Amino acid sequence: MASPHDPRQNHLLAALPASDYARLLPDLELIAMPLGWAVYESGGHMGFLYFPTTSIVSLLYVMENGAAAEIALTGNDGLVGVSLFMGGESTPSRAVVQSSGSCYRLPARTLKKEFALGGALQHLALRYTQALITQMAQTAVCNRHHALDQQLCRWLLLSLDRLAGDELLMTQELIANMLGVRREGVTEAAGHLQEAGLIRYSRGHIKVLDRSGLEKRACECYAVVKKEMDRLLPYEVSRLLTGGASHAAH
Amino acid sequence: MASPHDPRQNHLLAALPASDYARLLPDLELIAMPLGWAVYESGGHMGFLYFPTTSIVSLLYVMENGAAAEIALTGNDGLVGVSLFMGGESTPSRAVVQSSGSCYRLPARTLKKEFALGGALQHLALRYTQALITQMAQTAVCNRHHALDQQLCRWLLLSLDRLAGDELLMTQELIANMLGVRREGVTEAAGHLQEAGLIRYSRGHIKVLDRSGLEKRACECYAVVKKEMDRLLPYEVSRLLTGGASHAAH
DNA sequence: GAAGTTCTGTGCGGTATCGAACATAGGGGT
DNA sequence: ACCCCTATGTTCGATACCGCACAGAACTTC
Repeated sequence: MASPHDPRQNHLLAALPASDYARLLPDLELIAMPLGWAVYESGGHMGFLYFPTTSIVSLLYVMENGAAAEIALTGNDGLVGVSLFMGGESTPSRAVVQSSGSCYRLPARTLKKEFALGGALQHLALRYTQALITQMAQTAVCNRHHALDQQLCRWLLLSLDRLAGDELLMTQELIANMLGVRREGVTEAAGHLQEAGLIRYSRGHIKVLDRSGLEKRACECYAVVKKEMDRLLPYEVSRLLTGGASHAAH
Repeated sequence: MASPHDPRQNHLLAALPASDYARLLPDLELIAMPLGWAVYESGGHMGFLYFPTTSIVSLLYVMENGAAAEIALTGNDGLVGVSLFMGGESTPSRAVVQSSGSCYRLPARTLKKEFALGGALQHLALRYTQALITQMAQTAVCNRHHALDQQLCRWLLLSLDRLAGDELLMTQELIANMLGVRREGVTEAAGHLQEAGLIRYSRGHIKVLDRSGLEKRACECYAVVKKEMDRLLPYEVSRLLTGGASHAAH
């Protein structure tokens, strides 16, 4: 798995051909992502493109009345700051660190220069953006049609996929904020999952006991997004080339 | 307003510099968009990129159980088929003609060649895609937090903006399908708006009587999306150059 | 103009989530 | 060991939407 701090822990960076990667490497800066840090604010200036490695970042919309909802989740499978290369420079959403860890970032200028070359980075970034679109669309539908229990399963799985291990640090309050529901609702839904023996919950520590049980209980949204993600960014291939880990998976 | 069939009725095409436009023109094909036609199906092959002029296209997600929800709306302000240039070739969503009219389309091959040049079309297409992302994100939040009455206002306004005139042809059944709610719910919400004197409803004909009243009643989502759209694609400029209509608006 | 079809209005009970208030409990700091 | 703060659990009525069933009304067809 190489060093604990390897930019190639990020799947997009890992998928770059050696020459493209070499061009970016000097400008890649390792930074720590503390829990709760706003990587960028709604409408704010964005100086960097972020490639999470061990951290997870939530994209969320905050409304005038303060209510919020998560629209997408990014971990080492993607990047944060899509609007930098899409041309808008900013978005009306916030990006918040949902699980602390580390991350590499690239100055906006370097990114734009590389993107303009029309090479592998452009290709990957756009494909990732499409995957992000899928995730957002599915979130919209899920918000409309699915029960909280199912949405919680989906969310736990999405987070789990972007973490090592089977435990997340996350209070019910925070989860509620992500899902755009009341905290009490999460308490209840989490209670159901605990009774069913799928998770164990304790003051901000969630241990997943039965992952496949969660998958069965989740709505289709999780599977759809995962499948589309794998279709658009079959990073496994490149990880094999770079001496990465598993072919296995599912 | 030029001819009734002018590709430049589409704002993106209108915003292209003359030389870029000239390159595309020979391959632009005018087609009719009949109500209900599926421009593309979920996961299906996409042979063309579509530039609506007088038609409106809904992007919607259909779920396993048949329930659906609209995630975005495109008219002469945009294009349909984002995944053609994002690299995915298909998406898990459907695109359906929601208001009949006409449209120009460009073969996928031409599009990709032009996109690869990195010129104005690439720039505009990506900016439009970001605007689409905003619309989708806002839809997700709106689904979660806002009452049906407000969502209906938002939807009417979004449609109105993409049509000439103040009347839409659309049954409550269809609107319900777009919004992902029951038809009876739409009946009730539309009743409220009618009582308030904002619209007049009659068997598939909706006449908007008080547009600014609708705007006041709509949730913030409409304004946010519109503002972001204008920020990203200030097409007015180019329409002025081509002899287009209003500077006015608001 | 009669019959049929489509669109709209309405009334029911059922359920999920909301909003608010309060009870308990784990865990860290001093 | 104590206190306090944060996290979790539980209750209540209120509300918005669902699913279903059916009535009426307006166009269409013949």
